[in-house]
Amino acid sequence: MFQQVPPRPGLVAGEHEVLEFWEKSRAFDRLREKNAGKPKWSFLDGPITANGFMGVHHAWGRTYKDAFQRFFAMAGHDLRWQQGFDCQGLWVEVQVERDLGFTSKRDIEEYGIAEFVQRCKERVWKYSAIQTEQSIRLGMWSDWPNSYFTMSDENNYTIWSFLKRCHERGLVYKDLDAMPWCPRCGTGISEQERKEGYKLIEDTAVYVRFPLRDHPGESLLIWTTTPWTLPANVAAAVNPDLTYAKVRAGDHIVWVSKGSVGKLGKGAEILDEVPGSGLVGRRYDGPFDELPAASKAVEGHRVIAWDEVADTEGTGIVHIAPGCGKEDFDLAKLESLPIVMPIDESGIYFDGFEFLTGRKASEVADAVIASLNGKGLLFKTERYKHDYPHCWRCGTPLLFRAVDEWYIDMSWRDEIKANVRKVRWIPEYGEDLELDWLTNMGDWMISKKRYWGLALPIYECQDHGCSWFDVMGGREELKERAVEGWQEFEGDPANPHTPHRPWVDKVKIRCEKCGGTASRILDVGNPWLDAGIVPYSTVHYNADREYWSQWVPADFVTESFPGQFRNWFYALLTMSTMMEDIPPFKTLLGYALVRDEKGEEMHYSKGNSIEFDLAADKMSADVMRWIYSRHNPTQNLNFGFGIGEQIERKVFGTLWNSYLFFVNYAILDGFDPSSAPAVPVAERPEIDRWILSDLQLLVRSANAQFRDFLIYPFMRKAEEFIDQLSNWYIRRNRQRFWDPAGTNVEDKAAAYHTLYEVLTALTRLLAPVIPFVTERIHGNLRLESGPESVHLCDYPVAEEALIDEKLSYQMRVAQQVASAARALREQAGQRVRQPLAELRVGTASEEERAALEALSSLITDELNVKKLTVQPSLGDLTSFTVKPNFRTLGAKYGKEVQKVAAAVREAPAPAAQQLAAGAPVELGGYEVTPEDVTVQTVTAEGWAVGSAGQIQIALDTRLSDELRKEGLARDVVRHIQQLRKDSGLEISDRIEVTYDTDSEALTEAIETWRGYLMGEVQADRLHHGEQLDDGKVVHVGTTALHIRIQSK
RNA sequence: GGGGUUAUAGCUCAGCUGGUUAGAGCGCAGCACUGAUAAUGCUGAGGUCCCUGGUUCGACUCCAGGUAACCCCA
Repeated sequence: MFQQVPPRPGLVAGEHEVLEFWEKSRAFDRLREKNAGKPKWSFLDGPITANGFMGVHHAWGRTYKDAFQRFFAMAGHDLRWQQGFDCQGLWVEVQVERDLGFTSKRDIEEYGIAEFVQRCKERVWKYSAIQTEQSIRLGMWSDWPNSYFTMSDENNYTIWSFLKRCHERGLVYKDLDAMPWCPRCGTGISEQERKEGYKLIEDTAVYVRFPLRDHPGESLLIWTTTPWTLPANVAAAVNPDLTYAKVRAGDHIVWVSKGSVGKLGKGAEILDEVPGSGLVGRRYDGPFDELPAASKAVEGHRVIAWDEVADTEGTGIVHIAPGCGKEDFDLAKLESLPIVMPIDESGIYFDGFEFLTGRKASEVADAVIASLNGKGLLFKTERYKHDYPHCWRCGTPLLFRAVDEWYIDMSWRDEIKANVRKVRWIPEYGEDLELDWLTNMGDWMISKKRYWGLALPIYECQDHGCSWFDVMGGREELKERAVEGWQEFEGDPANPHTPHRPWVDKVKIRCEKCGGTASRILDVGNPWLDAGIVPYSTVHYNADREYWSQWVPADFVTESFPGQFRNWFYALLTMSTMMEDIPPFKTLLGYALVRDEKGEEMHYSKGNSIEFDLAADKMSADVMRWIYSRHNPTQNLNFGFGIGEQIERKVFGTLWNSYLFFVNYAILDGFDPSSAPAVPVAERPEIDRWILSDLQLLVRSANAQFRDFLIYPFMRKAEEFIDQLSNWYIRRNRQRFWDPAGTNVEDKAAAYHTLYEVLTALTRLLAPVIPFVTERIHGNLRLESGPESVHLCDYPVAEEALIDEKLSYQMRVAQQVASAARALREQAGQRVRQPLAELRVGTASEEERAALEALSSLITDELNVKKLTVQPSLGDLTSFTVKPNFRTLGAKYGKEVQKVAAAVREAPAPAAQQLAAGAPVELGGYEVTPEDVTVQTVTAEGWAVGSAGQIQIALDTRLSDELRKEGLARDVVRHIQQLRKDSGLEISDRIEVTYDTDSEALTEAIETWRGYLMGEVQADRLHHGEQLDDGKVVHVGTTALHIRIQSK
């Protein structure tokens, strides 16, 4: 019936077998066929960036995704089973450039955009294939051939339609923005990227005079480390709250902050002091007003207020060049200042800067200084060390540029917020984070001056002075309106070009304002547009609206929380609000970050990151999945091989051993679940009904928690259950399975059926989380008539009739008493193998009494005592102290509780005795019942006493000769069993035992218990022999025993 | 500056709707159990449950204020 099971689970090897089995048996396809047409459950996968190998952090999310999908499939739902890849964006470009050895946009242009874009596509294909393999290794089930790619035509054109809707509402616009810029790569650098590239460098810093127009002879003195920005000077900023000083320094009279006077050298003399606010509005002459390109700033040069100005660096007066700095640019907007933009993409001065024109900004410091010196404006120079941002890719110092970018006006944010509120956020604070982001975010910058990405469908008129533009809503519209370049864009009609650069750039349309020709802006789109449109593009919104409406809003999405509020979640909600004004999903589960075992961030450079493949092959996918699933998603997860070993040992080892135990004995006994006589649950012993009841409680928890999308409490309960199954149910019932004499066939059948039912149900219950090992166990335990794969089974539903809360409670009481009694044995120095006469338990509670009496034999067996006596109190044995139980007293007496408590503590001995005996007493005028107090036993002669909660327990530690002998006999059994084991005997092998000892007591014990002894060790003969030379000497207590066993 | 999260044993974390003896795992020491288990159990040491105030008979838990760390935004 059952196949022999290896003693260790061999998880990793087993997983590879299961993968083959799935492949061969078409298990996944059969699941889809089985569920086709059933109620839908819609999951929307957040695309994984197809730009590298999967990390263990990806595996966390993918475990959730797979576990929930498997659960809802087992629970009888039809699913789409689609997952996707994020394909377009700078991250792919950067890797391709690196592979090709490129360092600048010029390299790409020389290589050819078409070729470059092709390389990007190839990289995506390569890594999406790798990630698919890795996901399969993790056990993820998906319709892999039908995975979506955000670079697909469908995805890109659906974004076009989104942008068209935005444009129809007048929300698309172009504006200048200042950003860090790498002149070598010719691209803007995001804030995030910028943070990665700081380096300490030394520059020439200059002090420059800006002569005040209405105070001849006086100048503002400014300080800057970037002389190249001075030709773009527009204003000078002071802190209105700082004090500024008019200082005579050498031949000049200059204004600086009072705190900077020391920097002017010896002999500086303060002539006057005013607050910064007193300087605001003064006009001055700029340092390069003679340059034609700087002319538009000339009239505007004035002092402005800025409270960020400090005087720890420089002079307390800051040179403002809005075309060359982020803060400067923002100030210019605020103060309506003109903007002078001195340099182009490559960091080279535009026309109109005369001696600077055509030169690189990074190389003109000396020329600028010479010019200033010639004009008498240079006050002094100094060498200055500072942290300066560099390009994280090529190491070039960054410049700041003001650039035209395209935006979506987000003034309609309240519409999005309304949809945010319709979503269930797990954890709940996610909603606040998203709303907070929506409140504070600026307009959405959607353009990037790069090559590989969504071709923004914005067509702008190129004719001089015409600012007309329009947005194309799709391929058809573009085709209709194209006036040239369509053929080139389409290429081979049988295999047309994708809507990517450079081909799409060929198409031109007619300007509806001036009749000229409008071209596509060359920018590509923000990649979050690509991912945000997924609920529309991948669910056939354009092709089949009816189908779409059946699957959207999705029931569930899950992604890592950090970052996604302004990325994927934001894009999803924004785009869906614009498209249909609905939330695209109903429930969102966010999870935190994966850290290393010590809680530190994983980094390749730190050497503490773990590759997915290594983790899967070392600790197994199931163990990984267990680690992820048992974790509270809001907390960062510390992942490593140590925790993996723990889980493998504690959970998988225990589960496997329980399974192994069952199969070993089932084979030995020929137990066949399909033919063995059924034993109705009601007729099985308490312990069977107990484990079945607890199983149903676990089933109930699993269903509730999967549907609530928070499974870690279920996982913890499952761990507890597996422990109880192995270390209580099986341990306590071993004898029932090992019954070679066949004394109680019915009872043995009950035990087999019970354990079989528990193992098969547990297997199905855990299948969504650990699909591999459950598949293997199912494969061996399943009935011929049942599904071949565990994943084709129905998910268990709690059989309420089997739930026996009372029995669960009773078992808990029994376990508590057993545990406390073991502690007493420990204290008394009496090993469990030594039988004791009596365990006496005192409890006033009717429920506890019933529990102990019902499970009496279980307790006496477990504790190896001859008798369990349950009394209302141990009054005749011990004395007591009583303590108040606030839970009941508080409810009864409220404010009076402290007085009652005092009365209880001071209760006289007879009253305590009475309470311990289970009778109410009156203390200090209050009625106190036994439930209101905790009784603690104090002393007893010849007994070890203690308590378990409210229950008093006492263990008789006095040993009679009979007990002593029995204890010795059990020691001997134990030793012989060990010898059997060491000799490699099978459980069923028969033996012959010869022994010898000097101890009369031991001999007597052995002879008294010879029948028992021979039965236990499968001995056909047991006899005394003299001077054994080939046996083994063991020690029973302090006496030596010589034993020889012979196999027959 | 605004928003969010977290704070419990040496470390990593549980702890539902308030109940006076706050738990687990790892680690350390000792003991026990075992013919499924290189498994496991028990015992011991280790805690001002971040601080202050409030509500309450009673606060790790609820409320207010503060501190620190991290994250997001500015």
